[in-house]
Amino acid sequence: MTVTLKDVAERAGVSRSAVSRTFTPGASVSAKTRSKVEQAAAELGYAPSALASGLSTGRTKLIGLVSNNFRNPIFLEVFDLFTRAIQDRGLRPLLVNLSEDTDPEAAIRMLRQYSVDAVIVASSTLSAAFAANCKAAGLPVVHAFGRATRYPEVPVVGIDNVEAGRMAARALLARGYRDIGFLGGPAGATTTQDRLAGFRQELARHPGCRLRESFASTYSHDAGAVEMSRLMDSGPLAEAYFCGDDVIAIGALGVLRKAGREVPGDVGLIGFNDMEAASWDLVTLTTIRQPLDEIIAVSVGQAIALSEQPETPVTQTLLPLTLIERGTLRPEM
Amino acid sequence: MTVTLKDVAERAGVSRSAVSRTFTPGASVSAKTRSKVEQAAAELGYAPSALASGLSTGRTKLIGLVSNNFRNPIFLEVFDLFTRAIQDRGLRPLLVNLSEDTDPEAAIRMLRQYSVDAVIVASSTLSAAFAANCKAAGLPVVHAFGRATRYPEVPVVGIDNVEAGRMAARALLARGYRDIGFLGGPAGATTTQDRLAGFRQELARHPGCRLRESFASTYSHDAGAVEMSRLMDSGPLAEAYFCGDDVIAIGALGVLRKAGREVPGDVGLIGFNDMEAASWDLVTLTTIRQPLDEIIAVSVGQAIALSEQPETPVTQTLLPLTLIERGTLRPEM
DNA sequence: GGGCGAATTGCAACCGGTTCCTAAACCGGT
DNA sequence: ACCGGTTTAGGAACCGGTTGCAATTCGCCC
Repeated sequence: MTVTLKDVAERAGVSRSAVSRTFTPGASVSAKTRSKVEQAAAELGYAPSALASGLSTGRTKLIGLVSNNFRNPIFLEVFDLFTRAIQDRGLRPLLVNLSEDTDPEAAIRMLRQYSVDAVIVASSTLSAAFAANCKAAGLPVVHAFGRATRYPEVPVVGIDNVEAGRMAARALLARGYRDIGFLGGPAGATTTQDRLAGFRQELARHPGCRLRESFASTYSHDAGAVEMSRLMDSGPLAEAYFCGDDVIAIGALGVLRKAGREVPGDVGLIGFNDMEAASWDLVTLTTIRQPLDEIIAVSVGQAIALSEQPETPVTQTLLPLTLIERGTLRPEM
Repeated sequence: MTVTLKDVAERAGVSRSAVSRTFTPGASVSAKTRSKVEQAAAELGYAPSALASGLSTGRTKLIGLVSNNFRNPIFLEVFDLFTRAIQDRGLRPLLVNLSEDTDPEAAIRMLRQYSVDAVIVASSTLSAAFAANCKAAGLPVVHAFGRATRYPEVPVVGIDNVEAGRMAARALLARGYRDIGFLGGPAGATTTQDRLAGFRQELARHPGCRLRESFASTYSHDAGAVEMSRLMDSGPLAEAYFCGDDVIAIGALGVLRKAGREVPGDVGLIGFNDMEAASWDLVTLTTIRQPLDEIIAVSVGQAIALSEQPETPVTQTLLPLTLIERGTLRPEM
C-alpha cells in the first residue's frame, strides 16, 4: 500500500539514491533526473517516510511540547501559538501532558525514544529539574515561562516575575491604595515567591503601606474564590489585591460581587496574564500582560537553534510586561 | 551517544534478536537471557528507538490529533482529556493545528509520513471531507464531535445536535418562555443547522410560540457580543435566547448586563457545552452539557480498535446531553 | 575527435529495530 | 546414555530512507 523510494526509482528508471537526492534539498541531481523522478513520484503519490529519514539522519522534525498546565485558560492561547509556530517552521509538536499522575522520567524516556529534535517545556509550575533532566538525557531543551536563575542550566524564555511584582505594586500605589493585599498562587511556586519578593520590595519604599499576604492553593478559579471567601470571613479586607493570575482574580471577583462588594468601589483587583476572559464584558479585569507571542516565538527559535547547533550557549530571555488597564482598579490619581 | 540494540547485545553476550525479543511483549526468551539482557540494558540506559521499531513493525504508537479549534475555551478541557486518554493507552498525540491558513492536504501528507497509527479529528466545525480524505489516504480515522449522517464514511463520536435543539426548546418552553430567540453559531455550520432544526421542530409543537433566528459569525465571545448588540439595537428582544455555545452566550450576557438588562429577569439565556467558565460566579450560565469525557474515551477507543483492526465496521456513537441548570433562565413553572 | 575537470550517478553500507527460519539447547522419560 | 518434542538462540533479510565513494557521463575547449 505504501509507496517507497524503490517504487519511484523503478518507475522513473533511476537508482534509489537519485530519488532520495531529489527529495533532499541541496543535493546534486540533474534537471532531467529530477523531473523524471518528480513525475514518477507524483503519479505514485509518493511521500518520503519521516520515520525512515529520521532514522538515518537523526533528525525527526519532531518537537516535544511538554506542559502540566492543561486547565488554565491562558494555555489555550499558549497551545495555539506554539503549535502554529512549530508548524510554520516545518516541524510538528509531539504533545506531552505531564499531569500529576504521570512520571516525568517516563516522559523523558519517551521523548528520547522518538528522538525529538528538541523539547520545549511550557510551564511556570513545572520544576526546573525536569528541563535539566531532559538536558542530562541529551535532549536539547528550552524552558518557556521558566524562572531566571543566576547560573542557568537550560535556556529560559519568560518574564521577570520579581519585576512583575514591582509593577503591580507601583500600579496599586499610583492609584492611592495603601492597605494592600497579595493574593498569590500556590505559596510554594517560584512565580509566587518572585512576584511576592518584588511586590514587597516596592511597597517597602512607601513607609505608610500595609501589606497582607495570602495564597490560593492552585492557579485556578475555584482556588481564588475559596481564598477570597476565607479573607472575607476573617475580618476586613485590604483596599486592593494583586492576584496570582487572572483566573484567581476572576474567582476572587466573583466572590466579591456575590457578597455585594463593589469592585473597584470597595475593593480593587489586579490580575496577571491578560487571558482572553479578562477582557470579557462580565469581567473587565485590570491585569499585567505577558507577551505570549514573543515568548513563544523566541522559545521555538531557540529550540531550533539548539537542535541544529547543540553547543549554542545557554541564554535567558526576559521579555517586557505591560499593564492593561480595565475596570477593576480605581483610576490613577 | 545513543545506546542501541547492538550495544546491549554485546554487553549481555547474546544476539541482537535476543535483545529485541526481551523488549517485545509475548516473544519467547528464557528467563536467563531475559535477566542478562535486562541488566545490560539497565546499565547502559537503553531505550529502544520508537522510530526504528515503527519502521519495521509499521506501528508507531502515534495518534494524529487534529483540530481547528484552538481558541474556544471548551477545547482546553478537550485537549487535556484527549492527551491523557491517549497517553494512558501507551500512545502519544501528534498535534495538528489546522487553522485557516494551513493546508488540509499537507496535514494529511504529514500524518502519512509519520505513519501515525490513527487520526482523531476533534472539531465540530471541520468539514467531514477532511476525515474522509484521511480515510482515503489509508489512515484510520475517527471524527470526534462530528456530525451523524445516514451513510457515514468514517466513525463519528459526538452528540445529536438536533436533539440538542429540541432539548433547549423544551427547557425554554417549560419555563414559560413563548417569544423565543435562536442565537446560533455561524449560519453555515452543521451544528448550527442541526440545532436550529431541532429547535424549530419542538417549537412548532407549541402553536402560540414566536421564534426569531439570528447567528453569530463565529463560535466566540466577541461574535456573541456583537450579535446581541445588533439585536438590542434593532428592536425589542425576545424573552429568552438559545445560544450557539457558552462562549457566545457569555458574550451576549456581558452585553445585556452592560446595557442594564437583567438576566434572567428581563431576558433568559441558555448556552451549550458547559465549559468551565459557565460555572464561574460571574457567569452562572444555564447550559446543556455534552459528555466530553465519554466522547473522548470512546473516540480514543475506536481509534485504537481501528488501527489494530482496519476492517472494523464504521459506527456512530451519539452520547446523551444533560441540562445544567444555573442562573440565566427563570425557574420552571 | 580527444582530453580535462566538474557534475551526476549508482553501489553498498548504514541508521536501529523486527521477524522468519533453521539449528542448537533443553526437557522429561526410558 | 539416548530419544523425541519443545523451547530458545542466532543468522540474515527486511523496514525505507541517507550518504560516502568510485565510476560514469557531461560540457567545453583545443
